Amino acid sequence: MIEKKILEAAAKGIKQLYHQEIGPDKIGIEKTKKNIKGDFTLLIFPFAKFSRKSPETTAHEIGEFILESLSEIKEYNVIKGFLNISLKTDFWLDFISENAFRQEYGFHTLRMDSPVLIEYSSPNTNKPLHLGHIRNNLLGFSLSEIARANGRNVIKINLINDRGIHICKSMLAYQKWGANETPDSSGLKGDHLVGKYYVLFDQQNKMEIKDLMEKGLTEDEAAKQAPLILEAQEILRKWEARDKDIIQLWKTMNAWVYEGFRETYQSLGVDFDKIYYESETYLLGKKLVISGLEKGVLVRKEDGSIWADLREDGLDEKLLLRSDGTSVYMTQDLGSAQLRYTEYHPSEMIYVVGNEQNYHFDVLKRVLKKLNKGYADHIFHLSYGMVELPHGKMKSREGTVVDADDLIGEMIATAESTTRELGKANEFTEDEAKKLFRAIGLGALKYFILKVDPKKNMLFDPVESIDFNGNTGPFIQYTFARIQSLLKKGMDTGFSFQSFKVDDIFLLDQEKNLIKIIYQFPAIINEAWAELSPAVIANYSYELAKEYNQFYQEVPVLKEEEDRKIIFRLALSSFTGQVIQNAMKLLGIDVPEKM
RNA sequence: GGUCCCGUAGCUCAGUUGGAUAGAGCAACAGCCUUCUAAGCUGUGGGUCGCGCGUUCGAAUCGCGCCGGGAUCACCA
Repeated sequence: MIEKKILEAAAKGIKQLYHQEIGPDKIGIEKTKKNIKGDFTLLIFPFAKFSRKSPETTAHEIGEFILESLSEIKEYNVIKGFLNISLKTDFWLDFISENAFRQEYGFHTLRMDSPVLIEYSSPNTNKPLHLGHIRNNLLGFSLSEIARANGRNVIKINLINDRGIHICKSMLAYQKWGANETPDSSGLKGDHLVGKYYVLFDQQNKMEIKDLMEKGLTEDEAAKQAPLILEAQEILRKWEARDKDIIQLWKTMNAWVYEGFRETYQSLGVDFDKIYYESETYLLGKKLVISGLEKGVLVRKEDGSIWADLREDGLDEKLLLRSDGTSVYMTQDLGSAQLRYTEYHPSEMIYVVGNEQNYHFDVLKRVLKKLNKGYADHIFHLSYGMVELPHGKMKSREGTVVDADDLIGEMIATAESTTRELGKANEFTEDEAKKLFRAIGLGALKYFILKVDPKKNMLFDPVESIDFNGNTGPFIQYTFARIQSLLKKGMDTGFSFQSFKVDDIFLLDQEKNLIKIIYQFPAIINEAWAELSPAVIANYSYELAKEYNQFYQEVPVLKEEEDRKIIFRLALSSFTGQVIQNAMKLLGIDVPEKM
């Protein structure tokens, strides 16, 4: 790319002028600010030391050198220590000619090297998905797309948490009060039906605890002695002993939940290449821990429990195997990491998991390192912040969760009413209209979630967040739809891209700014991948769409223009549309042709 | 209390390896539909980048110390 050439020329210039070896990558380059003349800017301040001249003079000398050594450069100017370089119009015209009709502009072709594993979603099968899961799923899916665009062989993994005491709680409540209710008989989605019993368990359990406390027990004692908890624990024991009835119930209820999840995943447009079930993998880590004990990197205490001592790393001791020999969460994660490593030999293993588990992943990596597993260094925890509501946090017990299915439904309904109010759905068939409302509603939701830096906590106001104006998904979709409409009109009027050839066409400043933003796209995809942040793509898309809208405003009526100018503008519109489409693909957002 | 993360306009968020006058949207106000989609565009007002010190040509960005908010520190997952 041209930036590289400029940097190399600058490095050469510095060497020749001031006899200093500077790596091209050590020189600062950036896109020139909007209101200043130039395309790229070099930061010359640091080299004033070597030249022993003022930054201005130094910049002029280097600028002169680059101008002479690179044919692409038209001119340069200097402001303080900023060397602003303008490229020849031909450079930008060539760029347009070469790329304007490349469908996959910005995307690397697929290389089949060792895969990247991306785990996301990882739901529990005792309740439906909520807003927090939505952030997880969208991040995981988008990140997978970004990795693919960067040429990686991506395996999307879902590790389903289908066993444990929390699952037994909803099973118990169903046994007691379910009265053979099914999704069909109740009209409830399977995951919601199971979730109903999980909540019921919690309510009943709380009442029991309250009663016991009134009889004089402490809260801790009450929580441990409540009959329902004891019964749930009994179910867990039976489950582990493969009790026929319990296993049957477990299978039935999980099947309901999976059917419910399937629908929600489909709505969100996310999918997986490999599904692991914790019920099948939860016993795996033990061997790893035992071997660590034999190698002497782990320690056994008097009661028989096994620990990792991480105090030298500034952390605490961490339990890996209980005194009764059963495994804990960490044991399971060690096992599942080893499993997926031996199955795929990935170059990277990414886990999309909330930031409340930062400590867990820190420990996981350190323990794997102690066990001498080289892949520990290739584990990345994409830690994302919580989604907060205006009136505090989401707590399932207090009924303040925002349910994923409800939210999706509301987004679509709002998209529908807004679209109808604007009178935009009139020309659509019922089917087309339905598809459109889905695309817009989900586009708004996805963009809203993804545009925020993953590591930050974010605020979601269910009322105010449903907006289709300004920095939103629908704005970008709308821009795309208008471009398609413009292209169609152009074609109808008889312009053909067949004859598209840019040579001496004068570029307006406005257009050039748009072209420069498009030019950046491949670099943006890279950056998003390096930072594991779809937000980079989202914010870029908005900048592009906004710039295009300004450009669009300037485009005069087609028929009043001379032909080649029109063709150039149509080509530029087409190119912009292509880039918008590609960017939206990376975010998992559909772009309707018409809206 | 230990560790980690966050703090930018009234609100929600951008801000590239430290760079030029810190940017968008929402909300408020004023304009623009006889022409390719007004879910748009143009303009106005709105800032002690939490506070202080330091590093240097230059700090929202890096370092240290405070203040505020969050997460986590279970023989739970």
